[in-house]
Amino acid sequence: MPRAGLSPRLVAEEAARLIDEQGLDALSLAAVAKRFGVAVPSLYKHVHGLAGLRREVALLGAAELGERLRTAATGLAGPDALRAVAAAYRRYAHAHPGRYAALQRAPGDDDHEARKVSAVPVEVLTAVLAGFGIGGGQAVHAVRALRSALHGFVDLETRGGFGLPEDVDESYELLVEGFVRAVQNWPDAASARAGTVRPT
Amino acid sequence: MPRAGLSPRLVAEEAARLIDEQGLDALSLAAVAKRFGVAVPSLYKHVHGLAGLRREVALLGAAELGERLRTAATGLAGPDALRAVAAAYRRYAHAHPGRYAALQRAPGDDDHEARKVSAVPVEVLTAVLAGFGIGGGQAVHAVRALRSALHGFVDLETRGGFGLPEDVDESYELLVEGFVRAVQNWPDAASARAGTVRPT
DNA sequence: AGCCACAAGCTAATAGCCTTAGCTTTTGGG
DNA sequence: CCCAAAAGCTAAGGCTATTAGCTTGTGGCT
Repeated sequence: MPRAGLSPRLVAEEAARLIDEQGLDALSLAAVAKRFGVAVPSLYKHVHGLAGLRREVALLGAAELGERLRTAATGLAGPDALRAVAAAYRRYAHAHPGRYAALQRAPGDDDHEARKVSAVPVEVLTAVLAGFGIGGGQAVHAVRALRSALHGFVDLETRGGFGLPEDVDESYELLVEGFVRAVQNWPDAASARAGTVRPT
Repeated sequence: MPRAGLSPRLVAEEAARLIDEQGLDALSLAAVAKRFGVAVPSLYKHVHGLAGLRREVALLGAAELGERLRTAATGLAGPDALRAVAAAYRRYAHAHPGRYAALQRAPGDDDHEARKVSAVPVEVLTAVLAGFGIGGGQAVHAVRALRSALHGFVDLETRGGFGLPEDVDESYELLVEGFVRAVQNWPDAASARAGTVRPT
């Protein structure tokens, strides 16, 4: 009998496809094994059990999201950059709801690789807000506010938390525009202009 | 042997306590049964399986959150009301992280009771924003924005998404104050704002 | 007070999942 | 061409939920 030719990468990608289709709760070794036509224990040759698989998928999602955000922001600055990043953020969550949900689990303190990858989206947002003159001590707060707004909207939306389906695009646009104005009037932004980028 | 004296209410409350202590993932019929010193199938006399238990806990959380928000808002208006509600929202999520996580699952379309209870928090937020002159078609968008900001912050925070623990209170305050300003300058709210103070 | 029907709790059994142990077989490099 | 490591397998054990059907406590009615 021929081998399936698995690899950690392939397993994680198939799992990601599974949860994008069926939701994060559908993630199980059994379901992934079935997709490959393979026995469940075989997956242990490529992935550290269910916990390991979850980690891989989260990493994959974080890397993809970081890349999308970076791409969206390149060549733009100020409000345009913020709008582009916000749109890319939501677009990713729509295209890959399972991955997006999976990457919300914070990595362990000792998992340096995961922490590094998870930091990329935050770095992009930090850079975008730096273009508004928000840096130094205020950067942390502003980035947290931005992440809250984007994640909160997308999370509620993908969970079906918005009962009326019609105006969701408009709602998001208003949220983003409101945030643009808020960030333009950010308190103490002028004095903090000389600060450096810090992790939030 | 004496009976345990369970009831749907007691079971849901014990489950809520469990997940506040150990996280939503720790919710299982087995864990709840153990807490009561009871066999697992006994719980089926009070709750419709695991899915039913989850629903009960979500309902409990939504009812509690709605009540807290209402209480926080009473007697206040405008920015003060918004600040009070925002503080109560985060306070509830801190005090009951498991319940808060549980109530994020949207109820089914046919579950009228759950939909009604889940609507209470939204109603309170809507009322608070109405105090800013935001009503009509804009209300939906503004409430969504507010929910996104509050939920996003609290969700990221309780998931450990904010790496630096020190300034989280300040971050939230800045987010809320930013939202207060955003809502004071909300577009298209002018016509509905006849009765409130507005800088010209 | 006593009885009895119903509710509350139990045991047994089934099915699905994850995990570890240990075996077989493919496969690619020397 | 061979053979060791990697890839996949079966077997087994433990956890979970769920259903079926039994036993027993208890409150209400006479």
